[in-house]
Amino acid sequence: MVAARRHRPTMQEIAQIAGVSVTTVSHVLSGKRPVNPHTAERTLAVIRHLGYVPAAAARKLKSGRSGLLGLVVPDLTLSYFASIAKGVETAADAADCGVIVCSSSYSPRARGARYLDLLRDGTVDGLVYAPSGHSMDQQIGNLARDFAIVAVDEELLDFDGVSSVTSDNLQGGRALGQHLAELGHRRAVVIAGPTEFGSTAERVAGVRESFPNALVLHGEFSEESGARLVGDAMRSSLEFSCVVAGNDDIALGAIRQLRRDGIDVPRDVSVVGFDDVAAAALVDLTTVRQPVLELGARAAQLLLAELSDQDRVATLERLPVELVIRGSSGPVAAATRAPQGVRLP
Amino acid sequence: MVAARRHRPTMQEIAQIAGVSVTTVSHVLSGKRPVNPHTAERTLAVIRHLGYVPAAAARKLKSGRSGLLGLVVPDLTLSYFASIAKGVETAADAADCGVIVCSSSYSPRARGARYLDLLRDGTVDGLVYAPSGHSMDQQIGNLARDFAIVAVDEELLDFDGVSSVTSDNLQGGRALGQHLAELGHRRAVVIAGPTEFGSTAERVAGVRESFPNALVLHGEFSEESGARLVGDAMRSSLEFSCVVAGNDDIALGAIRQLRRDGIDVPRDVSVVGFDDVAAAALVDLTTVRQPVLELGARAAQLLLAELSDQDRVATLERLPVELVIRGSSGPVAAATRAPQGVRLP
DNA sequence: CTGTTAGCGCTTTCAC
DNA sequence: GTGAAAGCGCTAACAG
Repeated sequence: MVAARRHRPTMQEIAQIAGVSVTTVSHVLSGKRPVNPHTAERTLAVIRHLGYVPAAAARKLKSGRSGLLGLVVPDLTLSYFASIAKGVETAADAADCGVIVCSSSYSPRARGARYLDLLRDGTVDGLVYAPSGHSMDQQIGNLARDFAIVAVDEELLDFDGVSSVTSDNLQGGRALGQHLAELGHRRAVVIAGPTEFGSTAERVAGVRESFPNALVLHGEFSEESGARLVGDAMRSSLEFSCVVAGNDDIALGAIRQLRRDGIDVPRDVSVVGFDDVAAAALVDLTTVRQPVLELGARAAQLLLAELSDQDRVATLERLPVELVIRGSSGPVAAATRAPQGVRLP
Repeated sequence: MVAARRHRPTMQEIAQIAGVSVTTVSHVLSGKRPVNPHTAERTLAVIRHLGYVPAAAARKLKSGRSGLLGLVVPDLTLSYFASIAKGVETAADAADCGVIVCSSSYSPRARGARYLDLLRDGTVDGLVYAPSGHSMDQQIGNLARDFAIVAVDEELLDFDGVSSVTSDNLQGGRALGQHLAELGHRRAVVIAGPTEFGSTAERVAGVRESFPNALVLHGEFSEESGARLVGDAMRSSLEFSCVVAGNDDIALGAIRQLRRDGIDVPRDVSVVGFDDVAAAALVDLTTVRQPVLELGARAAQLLLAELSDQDRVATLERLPVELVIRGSSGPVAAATRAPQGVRLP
C-alpha cells in the first residue's frame, strides 16, 4: 500500500507553531534582515522538526525566478550529448540550479513545441540549446529575442544575438589533416556531416589546408552514412589512402564498410574521426577529442551570467580540442608511394 | 547584444484586451466550461497574437501539480542510464509531463540532498529513482512515505511500500548459464557486481542453476573491477573455461585483462556480460539484453498512475530479458575435454 | 453563458 | 527586531 501523503507544512503553520509571524519565518530563512537569535533558533527548530521546505511555486510567483535551466539536445542516448548534459548539470548545480533535460529528436513531432513552452511559461529561467539542424533551430532563434538562450555544440546560425559555445572545429580539422599529411598521405576523402551545421564547414576547411583537393562528401552524423559514402568513394575511380570522417560515428561506419570490402585499416587506408566518444577508444580510432564536459559547463555558466546581467553582449566561445592518435591511422604503405591508396576493382 | 526581454503577458491583460473576464480566458484555455464561440474565438486571437502562455508557477500554486517528474540516476553518461532516461522522458512526454534529470553520483556530495528538495518543495510531482547502493537510497526510501516514488533498475530494498520496475535478472543469469553449459563449459568464474544490489544476487542465482560450484567474486560495476578480479582468478589455482560478468562493463574489463595475459577469447575462455550496452555490439560480446527503454517508460507510467490514484498498491514488475549470442562465447576447446580451461602459470 | 471574488504560499514594502 | 498586508498570476467556487 502506498501510504497517504503527509500534509506538507506551510510557512503559515511554521509561524503559528513558533509563535512568530510569517514575515519573521521568511527572514529567518532568507537572512535578508536581522532576527533575534532566540527567535531564529526557536523558528529553525520548528522548521527542522517538521521538515519544512518552502514551496517552489509560491516563491517563484513572487520572485519570477524558478532556479531551473532547460537543456535541449537531439538525443540524450548519444554519449556525446549525455556528456554535454553532465557538464551543464554540474555547472548548474554549482549555482544551485536544477536542469530539465529534453531530447528534441525523440519527442513526437507535435510535442517538440512543448519544450519551448517550458521557457514561455516560466518553468525554466533560460535554455541551453544544442542545435539539431531542424526547424526547431529557427523557432529557438526567434525565442532568443525574449528569453535567455545559449547555443552549445553548434552555433545557432543566422541568429547572432545568441551566445554560443563550440569546439574549435577548424583547429580540429587542421590537426587531423596535418597528422595524415605527416604520415605521408596525399589523397584523402572527407566524409562530412550535414551542410546545415557550421561545424561541418569548419572541420572540412581545416582538413583542406593539408588536402586542398580532397573529395568531400556530405551526409548524416551516423554509421550508416559513413558506411554508405565510403562505399560510394570506393566505387568511384578515385584513389585515396585516408578517410577523414565528420565524427566518430561516421568513422565507425566507414571502417566497418572498408573491412567488409577487404580493405585493411590502417594498412591500406587510414581512418580518423572527430569527438572521441567512448566507442573510439574501444575500436582504437584516431580522432579529435572535444572537451564535452567543458562545453556543457561553459554554456551553462554563460546562460547563468546572462540571467543575472541582462546587458551582456552575445559571445562566441571556441574551446580547444586535442588530437588523439590511436591505431586507425598509419603511414602510407611504403611500396606504393605515388599514387598511393585504394585501387578500384 | 542580448535584447531586453519582452514583457510576458498575463491572463489579466489578455482578458482586458479581449474585453472579457479572466475567468473566461481561463475557461477558453481549459475548456472546463462552455464559452460562447464568438467570445472564445476573439479571446484566442488575442492569446495567439501576444503569444500568451499561462505562468506555470501560478497554475501550480492553485492546482498543486507541477506537471514535472524527477529522475535520479547514478550517472547519465553511462549509456545504460541514458536509455532509461529516454524511456522515462518518452512516457512522461506522452502524459504531457516534463522530466528533471539528476545524476546523483557526480553532484558534490553535500548537494545530493538538493535533489530531494525538488520533491519536498513541489518542483516535481514524483520521482523515478535508480538506486545507487549509497546512503541516498535510505533517504529516498524514507521520503517514499510522503511522496510518490518508483524505483527503477533495482528494487529499493527494505522499503516494500515502493513500487519498482526491474529486469528479470534471475532469468537473465539462468539464460547465460544454460548457454555456456550447452557450449560444454563446466567450470565458471562469476565476476558479480556489488552485494548491495538485489540484481547481483539474482543474476548469480540464475547462473548457479547451471554452475553450482562456480567461484563468485564481488566487485563494482566497472571495467577496472572486471579486469582486477579476473586477474585474481587467473592467479589462483582454479581452472575455468568461462567468465560470467555482472554487467557489460565488467565483461569488457575482463576481456581486456585476459587478452593482456595472452588468453584468447573465446578460444581459451568464453566471456559473457549483462545489459547489452552499445559497446557490447562493438566488441562482439555475448550478453543479456535488458529492455532499458521499457524499464524507464514503465517506471514513469507507474509513477503517473500512483499520482492520479493515491490508493494504488505497490507493485514489483520484472520485465523479460533476452539472450544475445555473439562472438565472445564459444565451445570449450575439443582437445581438453576434462578438465577444461585455463591453467595457471 | 459570464463575471466577481477568494485564495494557493510566499516575499516584501511599509509601519511600528 | 517584528508584524500587517498587499500582491505575484492563476483557478474555481459562487453568483448572476
